[in-house]
Amino acid sequence: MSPRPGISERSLPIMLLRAREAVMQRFRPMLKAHGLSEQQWRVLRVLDERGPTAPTQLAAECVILMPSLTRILAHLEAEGLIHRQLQKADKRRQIAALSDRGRDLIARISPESAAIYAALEGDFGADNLQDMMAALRALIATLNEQPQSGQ
Amino acid sequence: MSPRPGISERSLPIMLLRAREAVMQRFRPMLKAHGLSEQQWRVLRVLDERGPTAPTQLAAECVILMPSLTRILAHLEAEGLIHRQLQKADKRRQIAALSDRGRDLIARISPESAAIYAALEGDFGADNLQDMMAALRALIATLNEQPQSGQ
DNA sequence: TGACGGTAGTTAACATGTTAATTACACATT
DNA sequence: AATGTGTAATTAACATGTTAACTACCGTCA
Repeated sequence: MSPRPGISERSLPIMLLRAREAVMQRFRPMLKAHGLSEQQWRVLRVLDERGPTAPTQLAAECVILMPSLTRILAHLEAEGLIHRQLQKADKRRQIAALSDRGRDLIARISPESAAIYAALEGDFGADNLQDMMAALRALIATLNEQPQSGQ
Repeated sequence: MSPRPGISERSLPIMLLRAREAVMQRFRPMLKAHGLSEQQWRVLRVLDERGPTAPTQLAAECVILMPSLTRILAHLEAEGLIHRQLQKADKRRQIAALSDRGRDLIARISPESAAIYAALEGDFGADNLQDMMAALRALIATLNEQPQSGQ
């Protein structure tokens, strides 16, 4: 009989955190080599994929809260990786977009990132990975549809 | 044909983060009501389950880095929820343990936590939850066994 | 015993997470 | 135009994440 696992192995939030840590360990050396934080990388990738984007939408896509995003965008802008423009129609809004330097950086990083992800997929199994992604989507959908069951 | 999902839905690390956020949303109101952060709660639960524990082991179980744990333990000690003792045999080491107040707090929180977790299990499905936990364990095991495949 | 390498925990410095408050603006109503 | 309501983004204040440097200590071996 194996002993009962500890809380950190029975708790879904902690297991999700552990899994994320395990995955990110493979990406951190690459990010560090390019001088990017995990969050900065997320922002740049979304900007690369979606084109010019408003901060509010970036925050939702990147799972970053607005106050953090404000600082991250200021940092990226100071580094010359993005630029921002205020909307003429609605002066509250702004649009962030990659600069040429930002695009170059993404172009250099993307192949490395893809290679790491492919290696991960190879190690874990493509089917297992797809199953896990589907399960995560289902979990998120369940929780978003029934926000506070039993409360 | 549905459009190709964005990066934030194709990336395993982001999906793990999203899932964790979705789950934690259900626990945050309860934690806030008791004045605990998510991390403080993790530390207290592990101390409750394992008894007096060294910080290094706490850090591993709670998935908290040592510098963060140092501050968290100092905070919990200042709040009177734990106390610490230096080892006589090896003066580098210390042992953290719940105080009576800490035990009382855990005793009050545990039923609420269990109820939220049970509701979550009911909404997502006990089988689905077990499958996901198993998949997460498998992913973590894979990544820990093959730390840097292809590098 | 004394230099050496390794370990537990802390400190420092900066980035991000988190909640609340605040600013600046848009829009609708009066 | 004046008011109220709501929204996008920022700021503030504090906790935590993250890496590097540092302190104090252990054990070993010359």
